[in-house]
Amino acid sequence: MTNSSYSIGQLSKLTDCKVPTIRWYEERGLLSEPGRNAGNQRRYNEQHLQQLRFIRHARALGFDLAAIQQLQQLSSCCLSDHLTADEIARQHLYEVQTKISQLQAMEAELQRMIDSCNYDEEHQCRVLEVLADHSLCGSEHRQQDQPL
Amino acid sequence: MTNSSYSIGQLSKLTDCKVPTIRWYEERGLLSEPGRNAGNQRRYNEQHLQQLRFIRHARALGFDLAAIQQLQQLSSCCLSDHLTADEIARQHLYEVQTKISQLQAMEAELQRMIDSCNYDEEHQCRVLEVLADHSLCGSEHRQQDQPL
DNA sequence: TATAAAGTCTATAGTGACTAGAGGTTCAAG
DNA sequence: CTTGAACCTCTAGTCACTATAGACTTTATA
Repeated sequence: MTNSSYSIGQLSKLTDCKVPTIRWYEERGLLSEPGRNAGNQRRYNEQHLQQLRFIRHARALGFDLAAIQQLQQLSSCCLSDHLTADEIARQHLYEVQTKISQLQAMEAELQRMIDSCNYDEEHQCRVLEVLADHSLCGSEHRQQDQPL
Repeated sequence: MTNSSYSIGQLSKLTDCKVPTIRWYEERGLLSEPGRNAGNQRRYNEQHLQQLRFIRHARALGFDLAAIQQLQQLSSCCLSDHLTADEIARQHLYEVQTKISQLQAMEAELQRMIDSCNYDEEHQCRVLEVLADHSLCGSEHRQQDQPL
């Protein structure tokens, strides 16, 4: 059944990807242009389905569209490039790990704020105070970083 | 020295916040409008500095601007509202924790991809294969979620 | 004091990765 | 044959900024 044909709506359901997003991937050159039927509607095949699954999986892992495009170019190429795919993955792993530790610092501080709110008998919530004064922080998060 | 006056550039350096970003916070109503000098340039005081530090700190903790605005309104208000500040922090903690576990799943899979690349003697990198086929995943990350 | 460099002003457009809407066409079911 | 869902293109909006253009002001040096 490799010659099955999907409408954009069917592809959308199969990949958990919204219809305008599919069209947008096509516009950006990530998803190859499908054929059209007599009424100018997109008709996709198995290859498109696999391509879109690749994109969604990579996006779910946090790769941005530029990285995905790189990976796609590698996958249609020679073996030696796979080292580069490895590098892209490594780079991304590093970013993910950085984000995790930043978020863990945030988690600790939020927990601390909430705890100091609850355990205070006079109901003086310190959430706002802590936010107002960075020096009250338990952790060392960098202020200029873009959040999350 | 509570009557010191800062230019936008000085405030920028003191808070690690770029100049256009400061103006943008003002436009959005997060930072109250400063006075102007004879030449129409913004002049900030200690209060503005504290306000901006509050914003940057909350941003660094991952609060979005709407949440920060809520927090600001609470901070200029009565005690009972502090319970709501607590709720906002709790809500945010929950989101942070969710993000952490998602990222940890990504981390595990990226590490697995990279490892299977390295330990393979024939240098057949599995990064691309794993991305192409979700069923090869070790972890259960949801595809429709927006990444990071 | 003159001038040049740095800083500031407003307004507008661009980023990434979509999402939503308008207004029209085509398809599938009854 | 009609109706309504799905599809088409195009445009604009989202968030939290960032960057640019072109004009004006302040500050530092000669």
